[in-house]
Amino acid sequence: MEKQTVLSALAALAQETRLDVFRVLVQAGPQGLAAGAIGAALDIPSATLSFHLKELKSSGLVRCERRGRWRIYSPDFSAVGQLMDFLTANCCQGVDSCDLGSKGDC
Amino acid sequence: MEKQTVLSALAALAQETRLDVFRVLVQAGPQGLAAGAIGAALDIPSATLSFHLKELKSSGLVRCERRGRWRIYSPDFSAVGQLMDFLTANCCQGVDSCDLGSKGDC
DNA sequence: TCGATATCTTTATAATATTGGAAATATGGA
DNA sequence: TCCATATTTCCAATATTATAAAGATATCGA
Repeated sequence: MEKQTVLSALAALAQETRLDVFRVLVQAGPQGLAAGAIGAALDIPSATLSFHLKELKSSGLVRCERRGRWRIYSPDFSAVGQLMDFLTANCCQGVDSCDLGSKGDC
Repeated sequence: MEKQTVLSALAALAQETRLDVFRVLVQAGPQGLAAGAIGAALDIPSATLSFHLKELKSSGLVRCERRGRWRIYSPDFSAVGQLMDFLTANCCQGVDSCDLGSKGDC
């Protein structure tokens, strides 16, 4: 994962409304949710929601598929994993005895 | 992990200079680095670095220990793990057959 | 096929927040 | 005291946010 991609994903999630939106999508699972359903769940004006969905989409954390008059958004779970991998890459100068807390190894 | 803590950690990492600083610390490992060493590694003015270290510290991603005239910064690896756990919590409405990409389960 | 309605996005703008870095300030050690 | 190390204060430049208003696009019924 590129550094700019990582920065973009982190920036996308580092905002309360977007973090809420992403978590609603995570809970909904791969089947996704229409924009309106997200807005209803979180009580967000449609223009505001659309702005944030665009950010999540362009960061690669969320996909969008058009279905009839709905746009269905769903999370890209693998992006979250890649994010973590980037953050802990090359840790501890390669020494394998270092303590990474809950991660266990490096 | 509280939502505000998560937001704070994400915001701390969603900035190129701070992401660079954090990664340098991750690579250095638990023994940590003095502010000056970080600044030298990344060629950052001291005032700028100090500002960003303060952000990383207050987000809980980085610890600081005073040793003589130096301040030694080190990463909190477990915080990264907790971040991930938060992002994928309660995914897919508890259905265990959902595909979480590289994470494997939910 | 035409307009009414539903769903969602784009544009524009004002309010707010973040960033980098010079200068001044603290703190520890010789 | 004087130097080395690091932080704090300040400010202008830049970026982000929320939302109203207007603009797309899709469906449906007459």
